[in-house]
Amino acid sequence: MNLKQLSHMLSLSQTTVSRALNGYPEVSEDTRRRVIDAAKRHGYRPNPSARRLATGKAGMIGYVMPTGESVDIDPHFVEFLSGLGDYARAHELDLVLSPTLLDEEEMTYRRVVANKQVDAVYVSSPRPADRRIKLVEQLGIPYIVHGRSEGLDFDYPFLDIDNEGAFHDAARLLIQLGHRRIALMNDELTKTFAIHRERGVRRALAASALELFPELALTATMTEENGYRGARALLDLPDRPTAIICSSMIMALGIVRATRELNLEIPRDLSLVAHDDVFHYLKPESFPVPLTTTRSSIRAAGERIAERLAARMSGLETGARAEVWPVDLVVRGSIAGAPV
Amino acid sequence: MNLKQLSHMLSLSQTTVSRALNGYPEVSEDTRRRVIDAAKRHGYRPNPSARRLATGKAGMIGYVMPTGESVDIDPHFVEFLSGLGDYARAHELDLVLSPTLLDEEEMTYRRVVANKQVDAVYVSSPRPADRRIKLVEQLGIPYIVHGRSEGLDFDYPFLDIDNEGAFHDAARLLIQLGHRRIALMNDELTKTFAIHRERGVRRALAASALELFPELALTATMTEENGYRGARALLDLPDRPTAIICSSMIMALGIVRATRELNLEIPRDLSLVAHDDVFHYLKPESFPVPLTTTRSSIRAAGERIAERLAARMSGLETGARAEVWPVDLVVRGSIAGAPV
DNA sequence: AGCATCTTCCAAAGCGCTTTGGCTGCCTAG
DNA sequence: CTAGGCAGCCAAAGCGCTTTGGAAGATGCT
Repeated sequence: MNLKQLSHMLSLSQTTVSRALNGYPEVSEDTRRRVIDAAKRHGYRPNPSARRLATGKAGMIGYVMPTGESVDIDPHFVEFLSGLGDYARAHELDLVLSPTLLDEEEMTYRRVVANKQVDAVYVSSPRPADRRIKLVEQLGIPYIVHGRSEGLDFDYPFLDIDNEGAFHDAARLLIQLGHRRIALMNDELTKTFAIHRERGVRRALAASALELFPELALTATMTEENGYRGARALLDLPDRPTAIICSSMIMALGIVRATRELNLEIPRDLSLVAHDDVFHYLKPESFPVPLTTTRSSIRAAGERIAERLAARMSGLETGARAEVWPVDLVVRGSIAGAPV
Repeated sequence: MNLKQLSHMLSLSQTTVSRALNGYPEVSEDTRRRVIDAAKRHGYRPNPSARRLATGKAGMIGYVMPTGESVDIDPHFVEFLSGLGDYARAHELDLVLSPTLLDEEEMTYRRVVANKQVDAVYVSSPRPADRRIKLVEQLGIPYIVHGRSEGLDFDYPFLDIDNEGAFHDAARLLIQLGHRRIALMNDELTKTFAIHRERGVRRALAASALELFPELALTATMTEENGYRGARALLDLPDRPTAIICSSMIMALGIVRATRELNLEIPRDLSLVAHDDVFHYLKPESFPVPLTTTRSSIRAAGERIAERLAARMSGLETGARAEVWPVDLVVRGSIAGAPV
């Protein structure tokens, strides 16, 4: 059933039927009702390919997804996707993932935009002065950045959590508990969020005339293995830290393993705070000692980003709207006063 | 730059240019070269929307993705996606995720197919007599099932791992080590792979005149928490199992936690085997006691499925080709002879 | 009554590609 | 020398929608 047939059926022109269906004013309410009714009865659904060709609108949200032998998709991505999906589903949007090699990212963005495959894209885990942001800005496609960049000479719309604030608060709490040697196990500093987190910790330490010692500032991708190795390195130090703040719960698993191996006890010998992106399959309460966390649901962020992307697609949102979410600091059993 | 302009430029008809570019024979090699050359020089790329409208081909692989408040996307999905992406990228295919509520799945499939949004779909984690398989078969869109169904009255193309064999082998090994009370912590039995795994364990037990005791056969979604609870339930039993086979590494985390809490030692008091889908962020070697696993890379499966989908899209693969991958049984420190 | 102004609808022209159905000119076979 | 065949090209008809530029009829106003 296509427009032609439907309009024939109704003895109306395609124009009128199209307008009736798309809510244009130059059609009487009477006809509109008739049309909508008939469309529903016959299960008419405009062919998206045709519509796309005519309008240039795709009705899809895009994500340029880095892949490759040595690229592992972040497990956080599923959570984000869940959120994005929740919104997209409710609004009949589909998601297009365009896989790309890292060094062909720009080409892929250009292709996706030139082909009008999607109406909006989101950019994830930005780096300082992220080229992708400049690129999508130039290309003129609606977009939202999940996270923030720095050192860009223009403003851009983004949604980020207050990483600096969260890690600042975590560090401050530990300091108040008497900790002086606090370690940070962070993601690679190429990502802005990691930089912000470190900044937060440093700020809290500085406020108490303390500092983040270089040997206590570790960075690595967030795997269990790296958590373990990092913790071993830290805990084998002659003057080991009494507290660790860590950027991910998966890493925290490795840290816990290391303490076990060394017969150290949390929180007696070591206080531990981790960031919790809220996974359904791994909860901070499920640690041998329930984990104190800075918590922010990445799924909720996905949902919100989809919402804002939709708003931008339809022109409801414009400009470089910045949105920063506060982060909960949830205290559980994994922290205690510093050992004397 | 579109076809019209390009053909003007070359003083050729659109027909000829189109044919030259698409490798049709009715154009001289001379002209073809000229055309291809000019196309490259001017960076001409056919508009996919137009092409799609004309041909009905989308150049995209689809996945109908269940979402909703209470639906958590499986963390395995990222791994699968990585694999799919690897292949798709190399072949300039994009992926379309169509989020759907569980009870609107059929509608969504119908929509996606009717709209010709994608040229092929894959179906994941099928259940016995899975309606989706029947549906896509009827709809006539190329598809591959990741996993298997049962009790369908027709054959269908799929890629699965030998779950039954893997769990059979794992159980047999434990039996050979003297274990008699072997527990199985499985995913919900609504999924075929879970059924197969249980079947494998039962078969191995039966071969030694043993059985899978009802109180030792647990099912739950694969979270750390469920692993913990299940293990607690098992280990609190008056006559507790001496070995557990478990369907996921994330669950295994919880099991380990439970043993710790009960001051039991792996493998002295309890042998543990888990299935490893190969996550980059959590490895069996990274357990307090390295985990014996049945191993099969879900990422590799994703890549292979993309490859087969592409083959089906272009008619290279047809029919109900079944592909079952063997599963490695990798022995590490988490198993030992049964305690006496 | 006459003119302007809405309201409501329509025919037709795109959007940019593929594909059908020729048409032309040259070569080959009879 | 001619019919037939073939290689190589083209014009035009879709694909199914949106949108432009009217046109007809109804309505309001003087």
